[in-house]
Amino acid sequence: MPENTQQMPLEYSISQLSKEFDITTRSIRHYEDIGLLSPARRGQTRIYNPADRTRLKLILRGKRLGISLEDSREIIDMYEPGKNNVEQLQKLIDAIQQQRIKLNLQLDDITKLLKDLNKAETDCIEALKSND
Amino acid sequence: MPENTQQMPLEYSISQLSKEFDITTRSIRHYEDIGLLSPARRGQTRIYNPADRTRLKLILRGKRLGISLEDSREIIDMYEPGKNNVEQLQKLIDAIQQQRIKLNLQLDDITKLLKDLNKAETDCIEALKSND
DNA sequence: CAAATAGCTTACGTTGACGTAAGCGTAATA
DNA sequence: TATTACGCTTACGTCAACGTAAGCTATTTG
Repeated sequence: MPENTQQMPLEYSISQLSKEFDITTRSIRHYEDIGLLSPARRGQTRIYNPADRTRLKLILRGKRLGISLEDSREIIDMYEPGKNNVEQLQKLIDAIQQQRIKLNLQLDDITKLLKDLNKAETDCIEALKSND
Repeated sequence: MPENTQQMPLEYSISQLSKEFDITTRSIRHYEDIGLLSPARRGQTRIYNPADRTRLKLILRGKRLGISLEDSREIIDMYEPGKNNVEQLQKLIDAIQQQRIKLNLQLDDITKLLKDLNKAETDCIEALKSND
């Protein structure tokens, strides 16, 4: 019995990823150009592993939040604390604090915008009612 | 008795706004160039009223959320439902729905990122502890 | 086996969101 | 009254984040 309990692919082609995340292959290559991804190669062809895929996911999440690719690099690198000397780690913690502050501000903005949208909507509905 | 109960200025100069929001006057003029603001003029000089200021605030809030100026225009216009025919209003409500969906996705992204940051931080702190 | 499909590199083009410089007018101030 | 501060317009420059085109393999498919 082969027990084919394989849920997740172990590797991905560039076009697989581009389809999955609905972006162009050009974008993915661009992220590599600026050092955000560094997939393995089979000959010339790029081979992405699950970790690469995760990095891409993080990049795109950052994009949705209006984070620049450059800043995304910093954030993503926080998850992989390579060199663990005290100074480095302290810098990381500080950076994390900074990010947290920014995100909380953004959270604030969003709740405000959502409130505004609610009001705009009820205004619309009111206007529709009084329109017959 | 003059009763000077004036809390908020009735008008603002471009540099006042630029200082208040910590942006350049160039940016403010740029927003006007693309039709996001249209302040009154006294001679050549731009005079901004509280409504203009509010629009500017909304633009900047949008920016913090990674919303393009073009999209911001749409959103902002939602708050000023000028032409109240049924079709227009329905379109507005639809647009509001769309925005709400986007914002909720963004909210999701943020909470995920915050979680990640928390984990990254505790990892850091752990690493620091085991480092002596 | 021709042609479609997927991948690659190199390189110039484009778009959004301003930056920056030049050159000018007006008003307050030392 | 000179210069500093603020305002204006016009216009070219810049940077990030890709788009797009050209020209080249390698493989799969009708």
